[in-house]
Amino acid sequence: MKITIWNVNSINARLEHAKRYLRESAPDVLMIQELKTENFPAQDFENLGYASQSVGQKAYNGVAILAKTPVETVLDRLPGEPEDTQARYLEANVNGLRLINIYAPNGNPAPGDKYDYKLRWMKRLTLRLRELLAADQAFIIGGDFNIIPEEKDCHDPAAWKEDALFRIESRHALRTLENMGLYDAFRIFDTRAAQYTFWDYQAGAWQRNNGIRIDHFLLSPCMADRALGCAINRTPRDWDKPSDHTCVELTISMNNSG
DNA sequence: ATGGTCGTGTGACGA
Repeated sequence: MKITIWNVNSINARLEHAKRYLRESAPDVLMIQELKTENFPAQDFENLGYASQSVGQKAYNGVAILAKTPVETVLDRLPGEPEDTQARYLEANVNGLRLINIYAPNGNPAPGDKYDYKLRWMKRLTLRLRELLAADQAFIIGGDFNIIPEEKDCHDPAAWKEDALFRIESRHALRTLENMGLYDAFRIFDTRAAQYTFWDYQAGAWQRNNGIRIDHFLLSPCMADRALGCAINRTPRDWDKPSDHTCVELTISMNNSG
């Protein structure tokens, strides 16, 4: 079973890209981040054979889960701050799997209010995932974490040192999730440096491979046992008028014994 | 080289 994450930087601006990806790569599940609309074009995807659930807001944020099988929403907000209405979290059951799609806060400028929000949001995420682990609920969480795990995930670490995506508190928040027993799926299969998922639109970053790895899958232990592969698919980043992110593809065994 | 590029929505702001 193939599951893909992709920050499309506006689903309206990237509708044809998303449809092309589904036709050409035919994933079983596509988890999209940064919809940037409260009107998700569900019918366009239904026409391609994909059911979907989404949580959106005008102009900012927004996440959706698309699948060839029904998508049953479990949670459409990250618990912990009832006054937080930003559309960044969707947890659903799909084909017997618990899937979580996130668009974590960017956090810049740091330090500041936005950075504080990012760290609080990651703390809330930690509490939710700890709850699932305690309940023995297997899960796959994927999306735009807006965190660069290590220096080797960054073309120019010195330039990112004080950035919210690379500051020590952000990296610590991601490491805390790994220390709880979650696995960075990409790193199970690929230990190379300079494997990026995002390249800025500016200064020819894509052409120069000046990128960062910030889109991740984290797997609960028994999901890690079932992981068959995880790779970055750079193809959509080279299409005309692309998103600044490309997609990451995870393959999971549907045999429970691995 | 002290900016550069997108998307939203038509202002700056977020990234």
